[in-house]
Amino acid sequence: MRIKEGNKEKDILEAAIKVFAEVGYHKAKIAKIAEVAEVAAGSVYLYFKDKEDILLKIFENIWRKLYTELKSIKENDDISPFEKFDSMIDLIFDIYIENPNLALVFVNEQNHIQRSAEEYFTEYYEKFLNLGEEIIKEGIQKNQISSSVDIKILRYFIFGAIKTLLQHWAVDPKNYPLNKIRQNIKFIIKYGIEK
Amino acid sequence: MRIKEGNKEKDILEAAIKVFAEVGYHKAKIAKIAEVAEVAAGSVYLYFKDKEDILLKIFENIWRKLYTELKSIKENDDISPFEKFDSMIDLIFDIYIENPNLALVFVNEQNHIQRSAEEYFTEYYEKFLNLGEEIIKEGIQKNQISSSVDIKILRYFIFGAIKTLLQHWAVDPKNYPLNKIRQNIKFIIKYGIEK
DNA sequence: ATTATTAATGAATAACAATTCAAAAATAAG
DNA sequence: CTTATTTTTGAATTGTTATTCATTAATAAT
Repeated sequence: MRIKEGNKEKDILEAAIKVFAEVGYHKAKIAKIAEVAEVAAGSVYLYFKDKEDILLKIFENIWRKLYTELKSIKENDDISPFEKFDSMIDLIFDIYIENPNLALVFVNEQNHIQRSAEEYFTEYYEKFLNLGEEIIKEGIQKNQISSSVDIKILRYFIFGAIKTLLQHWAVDPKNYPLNKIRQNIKFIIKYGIEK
Repeated sequence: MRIKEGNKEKDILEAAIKVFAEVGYHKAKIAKIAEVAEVAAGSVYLYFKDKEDILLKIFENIWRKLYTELKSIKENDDISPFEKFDSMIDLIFDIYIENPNLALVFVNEQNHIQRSAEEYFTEYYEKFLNLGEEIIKEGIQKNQISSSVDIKILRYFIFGAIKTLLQHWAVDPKNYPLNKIRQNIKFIIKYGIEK
């Protein structure tokens, strides 16, 4: 019996990240992904059901990772809710620093994937947001975070602000240095802009 | 000589807004748009260069309107920078209330259009953001807004937060009432979440 | 070495949907 | 009423690209 050599599935995923980041999901061609992955076009379909399945798997990996890491942050009893909150923001930025292409796919295609794969997609995404929510609740209980704000709204507020800023950073990295963005986000959310 | 009856261009634009809102730009079919507009598929091409041109015109209309209205807010000397800021947020929410479908297209397809039509698209969009920036600057000068925050970052921060929240409102309007979202956004940006 | 089993290939196919264009319809002018 | 001009139509075309599948290659088992 023959055994698969290498790891074509991984190769294809990585190639897809590169191609999706460059031209966007809709303009990305399977033929190009296969070329970058150094496999035949047909081989893509041995590992993925269809084009959308590739994107789905990419997102699943991201959100599973984010969820897992946020979970360990949350469970750390040595740091305050606000410190946890800061770590959460760092977590998202770390993806960018590690793999800018992955991050580009993350911010640019989230919309599309959420629309077309509603039921299945949401697992780790929802779990991640729920953890974020719990951290905020903890902060309210410990009297560190204002209780005037709706938690469900706050979680999307934060996520949306980050996502859009990262998108602009990707287009114009010089005008929007990542660390400056990160600092500003933390500041605004904590203190607001009123003097 | 024959004269065009009705206003087919407007009919097509409105039909497109409806169809794009329902199924998203990529899955929207010209045939469907034509059907909703009650014209033949071919007629679409008498008024628009291609499918993308329709989306482009929709966005142009939105941003021109936002820009025009923000301009008159900005030039009003009777209200404070913070009141102007509140009005700016109201402005964006008003689109939603007036025409939820238009708003859906606005938040869901902004990405796509910005990618593919870079040079031309940006006119009123940039102008709008620049006006917002000036309002913030005015607030800093009058010592009402903290100067610790980078203005360029702040403008996308606000826009991104609003965009994402509206997207979620669209999916689940009951859990995220528009007025509650609006209030929360204003609060967080002003005061932050620290107690 | 031979056979069996599974992996991989890539040219051919199939499906889809944007766009075109020859013909028809509507209106205006003479 | 006839002709000229412009608009509208929608079936046919075109282009694109995801996906399939018969064939080949690689490895393992005997």
